[in-house]
Amino acid sequence: MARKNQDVVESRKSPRQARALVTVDAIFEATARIIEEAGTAGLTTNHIAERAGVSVGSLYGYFPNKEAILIALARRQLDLDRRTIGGTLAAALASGSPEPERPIVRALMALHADRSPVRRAIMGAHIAHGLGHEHAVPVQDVAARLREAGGEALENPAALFVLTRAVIGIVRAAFEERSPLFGSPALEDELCRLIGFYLRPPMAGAL
Amino acid sequence: MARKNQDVVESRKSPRQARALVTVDAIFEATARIIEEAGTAGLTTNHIAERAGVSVGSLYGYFPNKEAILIALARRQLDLDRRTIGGTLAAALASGSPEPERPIVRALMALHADRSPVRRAIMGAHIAHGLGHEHAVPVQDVAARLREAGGEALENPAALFVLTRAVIGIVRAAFEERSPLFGSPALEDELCRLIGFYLRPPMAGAL
Amino acid sequence: MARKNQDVVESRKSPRQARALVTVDAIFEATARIIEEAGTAGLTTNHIAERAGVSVGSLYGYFPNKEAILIALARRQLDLDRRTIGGTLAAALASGSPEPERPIVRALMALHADRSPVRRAIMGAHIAHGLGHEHAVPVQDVAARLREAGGEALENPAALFVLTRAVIGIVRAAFEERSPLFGSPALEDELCRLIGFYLRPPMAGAL
Amino acid sequence: MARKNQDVVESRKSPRQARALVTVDAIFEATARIIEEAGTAGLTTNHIAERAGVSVGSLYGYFPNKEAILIALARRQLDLDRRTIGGTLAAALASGSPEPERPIVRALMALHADRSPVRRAIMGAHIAHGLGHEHAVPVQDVAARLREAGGEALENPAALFVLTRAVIGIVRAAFEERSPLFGSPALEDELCRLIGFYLRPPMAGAL
DNA sequence: GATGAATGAGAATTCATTCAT
DNA sequence: GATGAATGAATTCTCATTCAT
Repeated sequence: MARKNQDVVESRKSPRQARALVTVDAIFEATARIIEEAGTAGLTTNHIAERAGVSVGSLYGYFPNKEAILIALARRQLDLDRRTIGGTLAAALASGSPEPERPIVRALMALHADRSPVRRAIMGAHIAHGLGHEHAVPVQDVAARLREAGGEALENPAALFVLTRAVIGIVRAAFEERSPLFGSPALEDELCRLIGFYLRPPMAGAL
Repeated sequence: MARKNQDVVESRKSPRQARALVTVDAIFEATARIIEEAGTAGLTTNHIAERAGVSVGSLYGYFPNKEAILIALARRQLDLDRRTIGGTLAAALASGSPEPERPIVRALMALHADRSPVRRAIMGAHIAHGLGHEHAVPVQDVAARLREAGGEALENPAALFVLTRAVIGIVRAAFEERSPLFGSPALEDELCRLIGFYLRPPMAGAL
Repeated sequence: MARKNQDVVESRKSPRQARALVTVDAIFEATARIIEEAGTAGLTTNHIAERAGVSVGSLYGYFPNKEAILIALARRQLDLDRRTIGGTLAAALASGSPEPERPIVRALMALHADRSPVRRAIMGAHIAHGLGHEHAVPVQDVAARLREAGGEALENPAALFVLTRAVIGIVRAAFEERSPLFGSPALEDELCRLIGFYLRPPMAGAL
Repeated sequence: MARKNQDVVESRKSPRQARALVTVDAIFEATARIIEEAGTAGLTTNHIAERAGVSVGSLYGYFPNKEAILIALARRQLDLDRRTIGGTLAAALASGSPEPERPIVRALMALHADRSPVRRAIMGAHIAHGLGHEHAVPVQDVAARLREAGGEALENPAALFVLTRAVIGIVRAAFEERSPLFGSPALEDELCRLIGFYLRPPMAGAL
């Protein structure tokens, strides 16, 4: 008999020990590879375990069910996104660049370009489980720092929302639609123009 | 397991006859209702058929497989979106409103608010099948007409892409994240400000 | 994924058609044979289906789960018991035998002796599902008829309960304990003596 | 799957030490509680161990497999039954009661009423392992003592068998069927009447 | 064109048991 | 003696799809 057993969001063992971390990583990597090679359709817990060099039983020791793996993977990726973009922004601000959004846009594109099918699959699962709001975190993080760095225009929550969701919406659309614009300088320029509109509002000087 | 047999994108019978249209509609409605009540997990072809008052066999006379139903449903919705928004725009332009984007934004929000889980599910399937580019069609349509109506700023394809994807990205995010901003005047204002930036660029007056 | 789906007690398709009856019978027979050969441990739905010459899917079309098969089998057996014993009693009464309980006792023993492991297994499942009360039906039936045939001593419900449960308890114990007394004339005599005590109370003559 | 390794009937460590006894008791208690709360379905060795505050490994130090726990529990209960009923009988005989069976019947009912689901489960396992004959021990014990105390009618093994199995059969039926008669004075009276028939045969005086 | 019983590969998940530490 | 992470064979059950009627 087989039943769903638990919450999809929490993992079971707290992977405190080094071995556990290695195992979890192996599971993540196996999952990613299988998606790359066979798509979500070919993704079964037995395959994942086999590929990760673990027994299914162990896999279920770390994750309550298949979906939980996808979600954990999505979160890990989102966290990586956040750190990558955070680092990029820090560097841009440190260098005193007049257009700190440009490296951010590039980093965002790069992150989406990498292992696209995997990203699509895990983010899909993530959204399907009602966790869509976590998607904006990395960009939101950046926006918060930009605001501190002088963008009072972003103090309005609606403006912040619009800017952040516009940016990820555009990048994701370009990536999901496999648009020829994806990664192009033209798109990059336009995105920077949009962001600039929020960071350095044209009216600011006029007022 | 029974094998997939055909293209997911095309339907089988061209539903010329009234009866066929009724059947297809019953299938669509049954699908939507099941998603509302039980989520995508509870969606099986047998349930759909039963609920639609048709035999499974008949269902397979109209759609080559389950996914095709979802995709057809998504397309039907997208087409409805396009017509709704098109009508809204036509009315706005006819009334000579100085801010034709506002009713569009409202219509867009209203469309997303209706039967949200169903929309989420069918659009998810639509994207998963690589049809994400069709998502922008309704907004793209509007943009094209606005351009004709004087927005030369939209002649740049990248600008058009950015504007359209920003708008749907924002609306979708608000809706998927169940944001409290969804439907609020503040968000509406911000969205209009963003669109205004593209339709009536600030530099235009300065030049 | 696999979940329990329904009530254990009801079957799915109402086996109206001849084919369905044949299939259900094949499933019953296969189940019995597997229990005989491999015990309850070897009883899997896949084995049953294979042995019955049906697909697992079909099996699940007739029964919601494995337990339901066992329970249906138990009930079928109980019904057979009832009819067998009823017939035996009718014959005994018709023949004007002064000791109509003796053929009943014999029939009861015979019923238990036949395919013992199967009976043990299905009755076990039956009890485990809280259906133990149905076990007394065949004997209760007999008691009711004996009462009509003159046993006013059985009008007391407690007396009826005690007599019927004593009889099945004894037969079942002999059978479950694999007692050497099972089927012996000595046990038969004692059982008849016990029943006689209820049907023809010793005080009756004294009063 | 891990294989069965040993005899189901014997335990491993002879729990000579106090600590071992405590552990075994904890295991028994955990098992009982889990059955009470979740039924036999929820009974897993891992749960038992966790609940008993022992590691699974330790559990397997005390019992060769899961079934052995159930069987040991059944035997412990049966032994408790025997001692309880024995004590009751001793008291009844000592008091010179003319109807020593009545307190026995009451004690038997009380024993069955306590933790019924647990009793059902462990006795089921006990029977399933072909140990059904041990079930009669407590009552058999009583019968032996009654015989010594003057019941020459019980010298016939078949009569002894019939009486003992009738009694436990009736009590068990009342309890398993959740009969409204269970524990009622009416049933108690009838049971005593039945036993009296064996202990003090009506013909005895006549002869 | 419609029906719906039958199919069966395959998926998720469990859990008794082991054994290195 | 105790621990508990790891094992993995085995089981139940689903459901998209077909096709004989």
